[in-house]
Amino acid sequence: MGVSKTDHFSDHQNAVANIAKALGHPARVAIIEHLIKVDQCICGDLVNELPLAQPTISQHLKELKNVNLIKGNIEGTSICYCVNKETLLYLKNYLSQLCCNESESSSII
Amino acid sequence: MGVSKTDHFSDHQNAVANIAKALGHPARVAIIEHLIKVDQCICGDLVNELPLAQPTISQHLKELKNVNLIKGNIEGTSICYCVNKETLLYLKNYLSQLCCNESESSSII
DNA sequence: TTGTTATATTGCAATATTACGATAAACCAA
DNA sequence: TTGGTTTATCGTAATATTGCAATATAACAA
Repeated sequence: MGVSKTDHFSDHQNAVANIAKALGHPARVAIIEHLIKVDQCICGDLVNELPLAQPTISQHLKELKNVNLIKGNIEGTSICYCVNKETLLYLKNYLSQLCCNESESSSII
Repeated sequence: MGVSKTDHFSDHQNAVANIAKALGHPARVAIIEHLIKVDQCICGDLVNELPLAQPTISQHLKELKNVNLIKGNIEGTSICYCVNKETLLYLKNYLSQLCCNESESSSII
C-alpha cells in the first residue's frame, strides 16, 4: 500500500534509517560536502554551486535540517548553514559497530 | 518534475547517496543488523524475523543487493544472504573523512 | 511425474519524493 | 514608504517507493 511501517521497528533503526535517507540523494551529499569544505555558507552560495533551482536547494536543506545533519543561523538577511558533525558521527559510529565491532561509544544495537 | 539529476553529480556523490538510500529504510537496517547478528541466514528467516510479507522482504533484499550491501549464495533450494562489509566500510570511511578528517584510505572527496 | 519448499517477479494501489515556477515573508537601505 | 535581497512556502507535475496478493520459477523429494 505504500504505507511505511516505521512503528514496527526500533527507535535506533528508525533514527539510522532517517539519517541515511537524508544522505540518500546526491544533491544532499554535495551540500554536506560543500558545507564541510567551506566550513559554513549561506543558501545562495549553494544555489550558485549546485545545478538546482533555489526552491529545490531550500527543500533539500530543510530535509537535512529535519534530521539534524545541518544547523542554520540567521545572519541579517541571510541564513548561515553549517554541518552538525554529531549526527554524522552518530552514523559513522553505528557503521563502525556494525562492520568492525569497534567504536568510541557503547553498543547501540 | 521528479526527475533526479544524478548525472549532474560526481560518481562518488552518487555512490554514497545510493548506499545511504539503501540504508534509508528501517526494514533494511533491520535486515542488515540481523545478518550481522547471525552472520548469515536465508530469506525465510528474515520473513519470520520482520513484520513484513515475503515479497516485501524479497524486494528489500534486492535493493540491498543492488548496491552491494549484501551477497546471496545459492544453497540448494534456498539462498544464503550475508553482509558485504566492504560496502559498509566504504560508507564508514567516507563519513570518517567528512567529520574527522581521518581514515584508513586516501581522500575520496 | 506430482508435490513441497524457498525465493523472485508481476501488477497494482497508496503514498512519498523530486523539481521548479510563482509567490510570500522577512530584513535592510534609501 | 518603496525597492532590493534572501530564503521559505505553495501548488503542481513527474516519478519513485512501499507493501502485498497472486503468480511464477527453481530445486529437491517421493
